[in-house]
Amino acid sequence: MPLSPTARVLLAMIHNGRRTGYEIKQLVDVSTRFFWAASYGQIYPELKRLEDAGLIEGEDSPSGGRRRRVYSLTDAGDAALDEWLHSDDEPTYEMRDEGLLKLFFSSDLGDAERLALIRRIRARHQSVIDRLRTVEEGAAAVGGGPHMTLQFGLGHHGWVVEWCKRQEEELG
Amino acid sequence: MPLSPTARVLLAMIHNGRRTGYEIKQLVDVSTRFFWAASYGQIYPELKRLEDAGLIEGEDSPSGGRRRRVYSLTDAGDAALDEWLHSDDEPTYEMRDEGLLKLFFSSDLGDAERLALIRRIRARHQSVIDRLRTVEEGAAAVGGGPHMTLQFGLGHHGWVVEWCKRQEEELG
DNA sequence: ATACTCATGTAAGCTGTTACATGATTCT
DNA sequence: AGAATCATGTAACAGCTTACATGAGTAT
Repeated sequence: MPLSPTARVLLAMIHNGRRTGYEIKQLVDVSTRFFWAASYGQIYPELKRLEDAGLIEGEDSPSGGRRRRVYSLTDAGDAALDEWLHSDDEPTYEMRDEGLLKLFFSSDLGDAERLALIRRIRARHQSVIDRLRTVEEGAAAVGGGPHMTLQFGLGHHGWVVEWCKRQEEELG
Repeated sequence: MPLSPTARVLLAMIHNGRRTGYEIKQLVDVSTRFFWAASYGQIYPELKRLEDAGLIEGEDSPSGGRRRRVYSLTDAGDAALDEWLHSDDEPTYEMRDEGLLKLFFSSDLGDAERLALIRRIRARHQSVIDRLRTVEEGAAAVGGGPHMTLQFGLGHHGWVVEWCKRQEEELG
């Protein structure tokens, strides 16, 4: 049985020490979300499925009267995670960028509107950079994968911002 | 009634002179697909919905005994397309990159495996570049939006390839 | 008191992919 | 004759988002 896309993140996050659905979501939101998002509506049902499938084990561990369920990997879960990480399958790569789509169809737009569109694209990517910077120190301290992907994000969105600037100069 | 994501592409493609579902799919596959894909399973049903909604008009126009339905924009469709292109709403931007996800979780991998992973990421982006190059002349001839987005794609994927090379050097 | 954070979940709906089915025409 | 291309569609399923619902603890 192959792991669903969300299952992979969950296994890896649990392996990483994030033991509750809530904690996983918190970390996703400040780390992977720009290349791999996840919502509660997906996380909680999937945790159940993984437990039913015997890949993780949950234990109720309320903090005070607040319910809380912590998960850990079973041997099967550990093996599944390993298999995924080492597998040589073509990794999925998808993107949907409405800004570029509009740009593609911008022939009927005036220069001013095309310029506004590009500025908007740039602002979007700049805001991602701004957010990434807020977690830069933490990622640097952790090093390894998280730091590499953060640097990738900074560089990638930085490149887009520069591209936009060049286009703006040519148009303005 | 707001346009569905696929509806936008269809209206714009029809406005652009692509009159059948088949033709639209052909053009998508060599142009927008790297930032906005579409499958037949989405295109044909959506064309019907758009016709029911009065945004496009279809006419049977078989070529020989081969059935074929050509569409054109109604005034309402033209207005809807214009509204979308000029609207200042936050454009959707989504991406899912399993390669980066693995990289994020690569702390338990050895250097050799991390290197293999990065090579794989690079190969993926290189293959996109190779494909884009095959349509470069056509896009240059058309100019405007298609040419801009193609240049964007070339630059963007080129940046990723260079980033990968730098990482490979550091690891190898 | 009130708002915010911790914490878990469900239901409806939207969007999309994949695989399948069909049939005509054109190219080799 | 057989393969590729033109052309249209459906059904099943997968995956995700959004909005909603609930409730306890903590900070202002």
